[in-house]
Formats: sequence, C-alpha cells, structure tokens
Amino acid sequence: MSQRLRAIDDSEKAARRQSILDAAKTLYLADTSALPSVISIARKAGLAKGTVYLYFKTKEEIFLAMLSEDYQTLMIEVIKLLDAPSSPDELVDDLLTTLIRFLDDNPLFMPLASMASPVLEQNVEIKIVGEFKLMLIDKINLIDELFRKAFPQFPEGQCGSLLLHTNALILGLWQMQNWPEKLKPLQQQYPFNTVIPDFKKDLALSLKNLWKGALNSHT
Amino acid sequence: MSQRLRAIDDSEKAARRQSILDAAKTLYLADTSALPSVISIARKAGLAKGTVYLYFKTKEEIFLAMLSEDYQTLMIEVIKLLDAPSSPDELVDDLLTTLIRFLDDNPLFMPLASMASPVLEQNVEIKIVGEFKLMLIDKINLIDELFRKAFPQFPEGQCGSLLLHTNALILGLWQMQNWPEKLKPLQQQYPFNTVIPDFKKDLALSLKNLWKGALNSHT
Amino acid sequence: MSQRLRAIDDSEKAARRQSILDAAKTLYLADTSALPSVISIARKAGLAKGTVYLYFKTKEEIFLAMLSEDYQTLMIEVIKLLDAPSSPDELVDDLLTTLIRFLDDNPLFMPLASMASPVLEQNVEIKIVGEFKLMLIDKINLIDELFRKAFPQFPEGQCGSLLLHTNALILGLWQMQNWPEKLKPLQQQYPFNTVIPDFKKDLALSLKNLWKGALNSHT
Amino acid sequence: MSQRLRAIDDSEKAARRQSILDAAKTLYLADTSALPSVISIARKAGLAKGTVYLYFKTKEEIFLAMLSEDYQTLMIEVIKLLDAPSSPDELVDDLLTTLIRFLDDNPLFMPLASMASPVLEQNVEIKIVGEFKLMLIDKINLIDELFRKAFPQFPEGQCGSLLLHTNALILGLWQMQNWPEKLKPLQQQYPFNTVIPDFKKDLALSLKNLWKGALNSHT
DNA sequence: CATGAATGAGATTTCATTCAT
DNA sequence: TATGAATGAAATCTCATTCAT
Repeated sequence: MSQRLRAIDDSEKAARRQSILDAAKTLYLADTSALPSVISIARKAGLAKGTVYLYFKTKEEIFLAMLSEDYQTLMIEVIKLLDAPSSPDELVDDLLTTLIRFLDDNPLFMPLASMASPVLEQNVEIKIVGEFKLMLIDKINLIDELFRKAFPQFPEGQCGSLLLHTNALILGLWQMQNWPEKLKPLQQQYPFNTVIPDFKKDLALSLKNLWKGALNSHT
Repeated sequence: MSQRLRAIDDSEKAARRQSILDAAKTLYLADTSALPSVISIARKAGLAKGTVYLYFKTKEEIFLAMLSEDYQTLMIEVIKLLDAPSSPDELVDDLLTTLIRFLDDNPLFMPLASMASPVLEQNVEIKIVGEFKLMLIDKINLIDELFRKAFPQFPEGQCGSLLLHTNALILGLWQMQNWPEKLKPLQQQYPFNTVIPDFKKDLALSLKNLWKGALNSHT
Repeated sequence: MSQRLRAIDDSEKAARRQSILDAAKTLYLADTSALPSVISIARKAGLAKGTVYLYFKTKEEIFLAMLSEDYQTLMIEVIKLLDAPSSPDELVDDLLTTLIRFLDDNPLFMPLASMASPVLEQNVEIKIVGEFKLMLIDKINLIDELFRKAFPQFPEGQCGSLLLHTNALILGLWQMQNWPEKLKPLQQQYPFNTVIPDFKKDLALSLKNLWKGALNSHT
Repeated sequence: MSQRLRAIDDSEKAARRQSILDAAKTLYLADTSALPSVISIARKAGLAKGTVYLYFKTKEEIFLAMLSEDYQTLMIEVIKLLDAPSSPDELVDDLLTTLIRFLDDNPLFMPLASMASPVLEQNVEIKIVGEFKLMLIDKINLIDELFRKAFPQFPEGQCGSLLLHTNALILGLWQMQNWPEKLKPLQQQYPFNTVIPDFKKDLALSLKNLWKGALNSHT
C-alpha cells in the first residue's frame, strides 16, 4: 500500500535517525512532563513504530542522544570562548553569559539532564551510556587543555573540575526551582521567594563564587 | 500468612501506611534501577493491591512520601546541630559530617531526590506535591531562625539560602557520579578520576567553599 | 464516634430494610443505565456499607426485592379491577389503562423486569429467587380464580396464561424500544418510526388482540 | 502453543476477530450465568489480553457482535423462507419451524438478546450500538420488501411490524421461562405448569395468533 | 529495511463482598 | 447489630518492545 522509503546508505540512515530525533524533540518540547511515547514520535516522523527501533534500541536512547547533542553544542560554545581568551575574570563573565544563552536556546537541556541519571541511563544499553560518558569526558579534557594553554598558571584538571561543579550546580538548582506548572499558583501565593532559588540569579551568584574563588587563588 | 489487622484509628492507619513505605523501601533498596511495581510492594507488605491504593493514590506518591520522610530526618539532624552551636566554622564541619553520615544511613535519599522533579512530582496529585514543598520550606525557615538565634550577626534568609544551594550541589554532584552499576568497570578502566567527581571529596570541598565563603563575609 | 442506631425488633428491622430499598430506588431512578453501587446506596440510606449486607445478601437481592414490590403493587391493581367487573371487553380496556398508569407511576418496573432474568436472578440466592417466583405464581393464580368467579364461562388457567403473555409482550416490547439515551438523536434522524415499536401504541394494539382474541372465543 | 499469526489484511483481521468471538462463545456456552472475563476469552483464543482489546473496545462489544451475528443468521433464514413463498398460512408455519430450529441451533441467542438492552448496549460505544440497530432495521426492511413482493396485498410495514412483535414475544416469553438451572427442582415440585409459560408451546400459540390474525385481515 | 500486529507487564480504577472490631 | 477497612477479581488502558511478513 504505502511506498516504503528505504535508507540505504549511511547518510540516508543518519538523516532518518535525525528525523526521529527532531520529531522527539518537537513532542517533548510541547510537554516536558513526560517523555513522549514511541508511537507519537514515529507518527511525527512519518515512520512506523518498528522503524524507530531500527535506529534506537530503546526510547530512552533517543533522549540520551538528544541530551548528548545538547551537551556537545554547549561544549562547542565553551570552546569558542577559549579561542579568544582575555583574563580569567572576564572568562567567568563570558562563561555565564554563554551558559544562560545556551539554556534559553535549548530549553530541553535541563529537563533531559535531570532525567539522565534516574531515567535515561537506566534504560539504555551500557555500551551507549559509556560512549556518552566518554564523549563528555573527552570534551572536558579538551577544554581543560585549551584553558591551560591560555592560562598556563593553572594546574591540570582545575578547569575540568570547575566544569563538573558548574554542571552539578546547574542540575541541582534547576531541579529545585522546576516546580510543576500546576503548582505555580501556590508558588506565588506563599512567600517562597526567600526559599526557592531564583534560577538565573542564584546560578550567576554561585558560579561567580565558584569560579572566581578557584581562579583567584592562582593569580 | 499475614496478620490481617484492621487499621481502625489514625495511629493504626499511620502504622499501616508506614508498613507500605517499609515494604517499598526494602524493594527499592534491592534494586534502585527502577521503582518497584505496586503489586510487588503490596505482596511485600502482606497486603492486597487494593489496600495499597487505599493509602496512596499513585505509586509515585509512595516514593514521594518516602523522600519526604528522609528530608525530615535530615532536617531534624540539622536542627540538632543548632541546639549546641559553637562557631560558624565548626558548624560547617559538623554539617558536613552530619550530611555524609545521613547519606550513608539513607542510601535511598539521593536516588529519590534525583527522581523528585522529573518523575515523582509529575505523577502525584498537585495538592500532595504542594504539601511536600511547603514542608520543606517550613523546615528551612525554621532552621534559618534557629541559626540566627545562634549567630545573630547573619541576615535573615542567609542560612536558608545556603541550605538550598547545598541541596542543589548534593543533587547535582550525586547525579553526575552515579554511574550505573554495570558501568563501573569502564569507570576504572579509563583515567576518569580526574574528571568524574569523587562525590564525598568534592562535596566536602564545595560545601566548605560555599558555607565558609558566605559566613566569613559576616564575621 | 458515631452513635449506631440499632434495629432491635422486627419492625425496626423492616424499616431499615425499607430505607435501603428507598435509597436504592432513588439512585436507580436517577440513572437507570446501571445498578447503583452498594456504597452509594449505603450512603444514601445513611448506613455503612456492611450494614446493607445485614439486610440483603447481594446487591442484586435489593433490586429483586424492589421488583417484587412493584409486581405486587401491579397485581393489587389488577385484583382491584376484578372487584367490580363488568364485561370482558370493558375489563380489557380497564386492564390496559391500569397497566399504562402503573408503568407511568413506576418507571423502574420495566428496567428492573428487564434485568430480572439476565442479571438479578443470576446473583441472588436460589431460595430467594424461588420465593419471588412463587409469589408471582400465587398472585397469578389468585387473579385467575377471581376472574373465573366473575366470568365462570372461562376455563381455569386462561386468565393466568393471558397475564403471562401480557407480561412477555410488555417485557419484549419495552426492551426493543428502550434505546440508550445517547442514541436518541440517531433514532430521530432515520425513518425508524416504521420499525421501532411505539411502546404504548403497540402495547395497546397487541394486548387488545391478545385478550380479545382469547376472551371472545368463549363468549 | 498458539500459532501467533499476524493478521495483516482485512480478511485475516476478520478471521482473528472471529476467533475471539468463537472463544467467547465457547466459554459463554459453558456457563451462561455471567459473561466470561476478558482474560479467559483471550486465553481461550490463544491471544494476549491486549490483543483482544485491539479488536473490541469493551467486553460487552464482543457479545453484542455475537448477538449481531446471531440476528443476521436468523434474518437470512427468514429471507430464505420468502424465496419460495407459498400461502401466508404456510409461511407462518414455516416461520415458526425455522424459528424453533434457529433457537435450538443457537442456544446463546436468547441469553444474549436478553442482555442486549440492560447490559450490552449500556457498555458499548454508542456508534457501535447504532450500527447494530441500523443493521437490524435494514434487514427488517428488506424482509418487509420481499414479503410484499410475494404478497402484494399486504401494506408496507406490516411484515416488519409483525417481526418486531415476534421478537418482543420471543424475548419476553423466554425471559419468563428461563429459570436458573438450580431452580429447576422447584419448578417440578410445584404445579407451575399452569402458570409458567412452556416456551415453545406458548410461542407457537402466540405467534400463530399474532401472524394469522394480522394476515387474515387482508385476505 | 520497513511495517504494524501482537505481546504482556503494570498502573489504575471500580466495586462487590468479607470480616475483625 | 453496625462499621468500614481489607480483599481481590476484573476491566480498562497505556505502552515499550518484539517479530512475522
């Protein structure tokens, strides 16, 4: 009945894989309260359910791939910062700006990153999870190297460690302030402002403390 | 097989509710890769499936209650610290010790806390989620008050804010170092030590920075 | 906590039983698409769920009792007709009038009678079902006797037999024209009028045929 | 165990649907006191529970389909009668014979027809119920037409109307004589014979009255 | 490769009925 | 007697995943 388009060569396969990722992203963006179902992703991508499983072994693998892409995008942004480095202080400011812009441009990054450990990594083949972790580590090591080229006075690993802590802070802060949509009324009703982190403000504050504290000790 | 008691008054009901929580905890402890099924929880508790649903509306509500208990336990520990306060510096050390011991004693706290935002809160009645949030806020405010009684030189909200950031750091750091069991071999094989946070060590470092930095500015 | 009113003597028990029947009737009247739940009946009657089971062994027993009451009411009406008999012909007209009025006054009779065989009798203790059947038979026999006192020319059993057929016709016709509420639009849209029985009209026609045919053969 | 075939095209799907109906029929035949459970039907058909729900939205839909089939079988029999019509009088006799044979060959027809209005139609999507009703009406209209071709002296709708009344009579009479199996002893013990309809005998009598009365008025 | 039918585990929900108190 | 907690069967529904075609 239907003419089955077949992805024969690798580039076609990659394209099909990407179309699945795009469909998944669109759907997840529309409702981040839960990962969209495979059938909805397949339909959005104009494919059959089974076809999705030719490209990803589990549903979570799709979203881990999506997170992986986002992380790589972010890392590239950070690497760009180190292309034209100025002073460590300015770098911190630039980093923060870059980060905030990235989060605004990639609204799925935080939801995905939150699910990574409790959901995604639990349902993805160990090999794939490993590759994801290694990719992150590679990039972090690369950034650390570039950083030391620009600022040789800092020891190996310092920048990488700061990146990890930065990531941890973002993750934790975001999850704490990510109240379910339906709880928003409550949020305004009570004087929570003192106790609920204001994500961007707190992030700015914390990161500056974190980075400047660490970097200044070597200046 | 089971005792088949009837929970008539409120204390008996609370006991039965607790027995469900205990059963769920035992099962989850045995395998943190996914929340145990409701039927397995019921069987473990010696109850019928229907009975579990008399006490909790959804499976996630069970685990949010469990997390709530853990948070309350932690808060009580922290409050105890403020009963006999010494100097701010010593307090930070004590806090860290307390925290580490708590995490060791309550191995489900971190997995549960990680799931709170992406999983638990998404599938629990908004009212219950609200109560959970309010409970946390109450405790944080209480601790903030006690803190200022002990150290009046610090402004209102400072301690609460530090607690939030502490929580964020714990959450983020834990999730980053929480590699799936099956990935552990990989973790040793590569020189990850430089880039994977060593949870306790990094936590110690970060918290000291965080708290001492903040507290010293008022001494 | 609550003061339990206890029905000690038989009249109190009968009253409580009746209050359950009343509650059930009210609820079923509000929605005849399904028998109301026991919990709703209990609440309506101001009783606990378990108490209902002290008076009726199953839910269906409640509704069989209700149907039994209705049948008895109907029989009494018919008996009244025979108190002041005129001619067989007039009797048929009176019977029809009485029947129509009864159905209007007792809107649950038809739904209940429809459920009797496929639902109620399947879920009521055989003893109770037997009593119900015997009650009906007794009344029919009584009516048959009274009829022959008034019109001796008719053989024993003729009137009883006619009553049974009357009942069968009512049952069958009613079920065929009892379209679900939500199907009513469809009913008007198509030219069903020729093929869907118009309950009262068809009933009148059929009954007159049935009775007059039978009775005239003996005049 | 099972063949695990895939129903790809429509005829295969119809076959699978039929296999579910067959399984349901077998089980219901073994115990007409209640509709068999979906899981038992699935197992009998060698299918998974979920598969049954691919073909029928509710359990009652299965049995309404079964009833629909039975009605269609019956209608076809009746249509056959009109292929080689003789006199109206003979037709009535043939109709009765056909009807009795049909009821003997399809022992589930009456139980199902009894449940149609109070149970089945209440729990089947309104659209499906409508289709069922329309099917019946179509067939009745068709028979009415054929009838008038054979016997032009009768007005339009007369035959259809008689069919409806016939159906009503069957329905009502059957329900009245359908005593629960366990009540049979009681049935013999008492002199019920005068008051309990003898289904086939009474049906014969009534139908002859009904049809001959109506048809003779036009001869 | 692509498809979508089939699977089956599991979450809820409902609710009649039982039974300890 | 009266209560309502507990039971457990069954209906639905959802959906990730498998696998015959």
